[in-house]
Amino acid sequence: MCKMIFHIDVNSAFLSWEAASRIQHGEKRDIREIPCVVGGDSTSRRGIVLAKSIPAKAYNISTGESLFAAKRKCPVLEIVPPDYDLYTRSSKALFDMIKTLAPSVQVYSIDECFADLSTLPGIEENFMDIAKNLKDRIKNELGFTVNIGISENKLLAKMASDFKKPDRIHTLFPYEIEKKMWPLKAGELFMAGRSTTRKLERMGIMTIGDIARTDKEILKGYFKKHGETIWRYANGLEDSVVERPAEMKGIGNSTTLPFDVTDHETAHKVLLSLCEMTCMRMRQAKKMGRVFSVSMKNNDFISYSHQKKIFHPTDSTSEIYSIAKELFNHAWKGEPLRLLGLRITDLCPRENLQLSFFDSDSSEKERRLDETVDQIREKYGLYSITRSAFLESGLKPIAGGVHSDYKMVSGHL
DNA sequence: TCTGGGGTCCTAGGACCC
DNA sequence: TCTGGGGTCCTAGGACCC
Repeated sequence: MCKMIFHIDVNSAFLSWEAASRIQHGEKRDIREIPCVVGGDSTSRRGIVLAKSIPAKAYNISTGESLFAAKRKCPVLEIVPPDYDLYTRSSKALFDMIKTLAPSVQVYSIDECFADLSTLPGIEENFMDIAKNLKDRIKNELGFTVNIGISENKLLAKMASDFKKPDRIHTLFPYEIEKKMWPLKAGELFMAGRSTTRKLERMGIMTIGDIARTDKEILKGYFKKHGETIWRYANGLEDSVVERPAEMKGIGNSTTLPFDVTDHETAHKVLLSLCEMTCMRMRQAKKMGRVFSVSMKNNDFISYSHQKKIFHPTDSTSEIYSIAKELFNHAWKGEPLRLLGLRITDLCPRENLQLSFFDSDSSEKERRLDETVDQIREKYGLYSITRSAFLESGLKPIAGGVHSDYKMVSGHL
């Protein structure tokens, strides 16, 4: 019994959603049709391309590059700021629609999902019509276009949706691999990133077909487990199930600062602002954690981190803040920093909360304080209650970027 | 490169235990 | 001390995804 898997991918998601929303609000011009990117704020050192229109792509502008470089390639380039709330709403509308049609849907990222349609009656004959109907319904009702990739497994469906864009349906069944996938450059393969591609090139392996035809043991020798993964993917071999993603393994936030941090006091404030965000998210998720990691990035873009495991799990802002300070003080080499991050792992459900011997009145008080602050922020907005230490500091009292409900990608299918 | 922010997984080395 | 071998845990860093 053959599977029928769709991979649905929004074309230039952030930019398309921005365009659809503007048109809905009466704007005549369509930013998808001019050289335009969604990008961060350059003055606060977040200036990179997050999404690009097709005319922008024609200028050789790529996602992730600096707005400065993009602007140099195309002086008339328009830059619009991101609106993550809009993207979260657009994403939800899309997945809600897909879920009415497909028996099983796996949300893979804010703008991508897999759908297993194998159990739909007559799917073997009708999959093209079903895909076309879905694609057009999204376009007509939601106002943006998607690519749909179709195959027997998730890997091939995903590779297929990446073929020519926008507003297209592509198949990549096993019999088509040789013709449609093997001629592509090695780096186009899912999970063959920059580092892998560089090493492959040195081995004379240039295309996905080259990977497929290389002895699996040779790749395993060079790349360990990852070597087997790319060999299997290059041969179209993949059999994971379309399902709900697993539980979150960690919660964290990081922030690139508008100016370099050069002293402990400022660094501690930043850590506090990150604790506020991360701990609030922990409590919203009803999780507590035991492993805490502070990461730093300096002006040479060198990153490093320090972590520590504690005995009893916690979600307390003040407790985690003091751990974060300690980790930072231990790890910081003293050079100017452009980024600080905090991440909490080894999570457990909050229900498991055990009042340990060490629990005191003060920790109970802190719990109630956290709860109260959370409630106020929920009701009156994130910044309705903030710490006075941040006044005139030039720092945001609560730091950490995109606050989205969606489970992000895990790198594996 | 005037280079974000959210994730997961894998590996390697050292500590520790039996 | 002419010093085994395997398992597990912890930490740091790197690779990958969008």
